[in-house]
Amino acid sequence: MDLITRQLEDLFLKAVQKVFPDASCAAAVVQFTKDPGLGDVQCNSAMALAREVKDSPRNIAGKIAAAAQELDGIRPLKLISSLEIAGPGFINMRLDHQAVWKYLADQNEGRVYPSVENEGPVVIDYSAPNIAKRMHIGHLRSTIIGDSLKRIYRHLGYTVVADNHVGDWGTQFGKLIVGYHRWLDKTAYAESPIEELERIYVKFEQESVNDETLLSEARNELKKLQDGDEQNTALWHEFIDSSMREYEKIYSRLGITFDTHRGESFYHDMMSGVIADLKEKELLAESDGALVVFFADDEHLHPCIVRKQDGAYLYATSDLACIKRRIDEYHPRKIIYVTDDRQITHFKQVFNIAERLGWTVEREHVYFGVMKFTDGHFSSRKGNVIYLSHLLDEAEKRAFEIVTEKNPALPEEERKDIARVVGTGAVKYFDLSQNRTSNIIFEWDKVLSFEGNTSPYLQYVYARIQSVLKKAGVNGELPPPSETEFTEGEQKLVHSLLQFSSAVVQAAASYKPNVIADYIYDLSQSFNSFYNSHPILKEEETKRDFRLYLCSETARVIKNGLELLGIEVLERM
RNA sequence: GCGUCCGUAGCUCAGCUGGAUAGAGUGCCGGACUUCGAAUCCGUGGGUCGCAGGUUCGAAUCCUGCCGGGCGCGCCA
Repeated sequence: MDLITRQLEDLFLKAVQKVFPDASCAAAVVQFTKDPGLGDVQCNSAMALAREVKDSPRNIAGKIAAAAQELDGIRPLKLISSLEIAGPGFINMRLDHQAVWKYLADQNEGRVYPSVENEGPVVIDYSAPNIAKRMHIGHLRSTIIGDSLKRIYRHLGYTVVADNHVGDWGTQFGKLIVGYHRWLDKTAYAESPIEELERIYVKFEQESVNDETLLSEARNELKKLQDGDEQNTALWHEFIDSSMREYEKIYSRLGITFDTHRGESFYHDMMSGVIADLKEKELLAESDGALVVFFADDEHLHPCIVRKQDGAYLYATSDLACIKRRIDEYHPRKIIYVTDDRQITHFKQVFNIAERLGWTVEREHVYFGVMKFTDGHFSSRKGNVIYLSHLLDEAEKRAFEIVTEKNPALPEEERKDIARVVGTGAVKYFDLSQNRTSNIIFEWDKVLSFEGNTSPYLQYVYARIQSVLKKAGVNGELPPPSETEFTEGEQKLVHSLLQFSSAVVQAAASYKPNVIADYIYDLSQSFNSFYNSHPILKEEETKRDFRLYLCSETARVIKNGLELLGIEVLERM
């Protein structure tokens, strides 16, 4: 099975080859029409062929269309019910109803995607908070986008390894250990470990300005840690464990899980091996006592340091070790890194070096624009930090107020659950509905808005449909309808329903969850428009069943689509 | 300077594997609930798609140059 437009592309390619066997045209493009009034799908090959074939596009379109229709007629399931030439040479088609109902059912079961049975897993590297620091809105995009990509690739049939590349190694640990011994408030630490670790870290930075012995003390503690000192290693583990417990609270609220939590420390022992490999391939050079890798001029990349003067390794070295390890362990189909766009150069360097080392695997740096405030850039140093826990609290609080206002009769317990689903959904959708490559501006009013193009709008459609289906006594799947006359609103809704899988495929290919968000929003708008102008329950049976079927299909697609964004739906809200 | 992303309605943004009159949200104004959930819908107004060339039957979309803004650029991650 394949997307319906792909099936039609096959058909039209054969038609073109039949009518114009000598034409060099290698592909026929079939796409959904923008305006469902014109038809369900269109093929635009005729215009492209006009010059080569020396005929008018409309004549060519007529010939291709006739051939395609003939070929379609001998298939077990006919796809095209009617067809016409329009404008300069567009071939507009209406799809056969039986084919449509079958396709919608196949879509719901995920049966319309090409098989990926023989392909390896997709490794996705995302979230990556830094130990001993609370997660703030700067961590939102990687976490949310990464989680959505994981869901999308799983939906397409891939095995996914979701890896949280935690920042659990580096110079901050020497400082933390010093601070821990000197200034730790045990009560505060027990209550909120990361907050207290942040406090002693900041205090260290302040104190060390006037007390240089602190810095050498920190270096000493770091050295001890790196050499395996028992006490420092225990402390290091403690910092990681307490931090991870805090992150887990956030992940749990967001419904996010990982398969592995391999931080930088996991690759520490493999660093010297990377250097040895680089040396063997003669890629290493020495520069001011550091080991670096140079690049060809046309790469426009500055040299990459892989080992510092003092012998310590860096981020690039760690990422190289990580690539090697993943290839050896998983034989992945591809590796996806989800980080902000400030790391574009870093990954270009790392990928280039890995290539030259012969560590070949398809890899993609899925970068996104940073989240910043209306006035100026996001910065944790300026004190304008919004922690994720605070953001989620506010979103849920706001959602609780609204659900209480709209539906005061619901039990408080249920209203709380609704507030959680609506609140976290709104936060996720705010992020996922925007093109990831643009910077996004954080505005409380926008993030906490529950009207217009927001997730509560989508969840509302779902809940309202559930209410209608319940009143109609529908439970479970509805049989394909027998109605054959569509109103404009019904036509538009069907047209939108057909495009779900195409949106998923496009989102996966471009690593852009906002394609799915856009799609669900479009579907929801079509539904709301339909709903407001089409009575359902009081219609005669055929029409009533058809409209109930449309309701049911819409709800299923919204549920499936939102699941790919990591957003839950509700029976009522 | 080199690299990279962005520039579309007052504001916030979709659309960018080229396709038919450029779309939403929000804001302004007006209308629709004794009727399937009004967190909704319908209508009005709002545009040199940064600028200039090029490719094409066709360009917001691809290419080149320029203008404006964000970010990155050797021992942080």
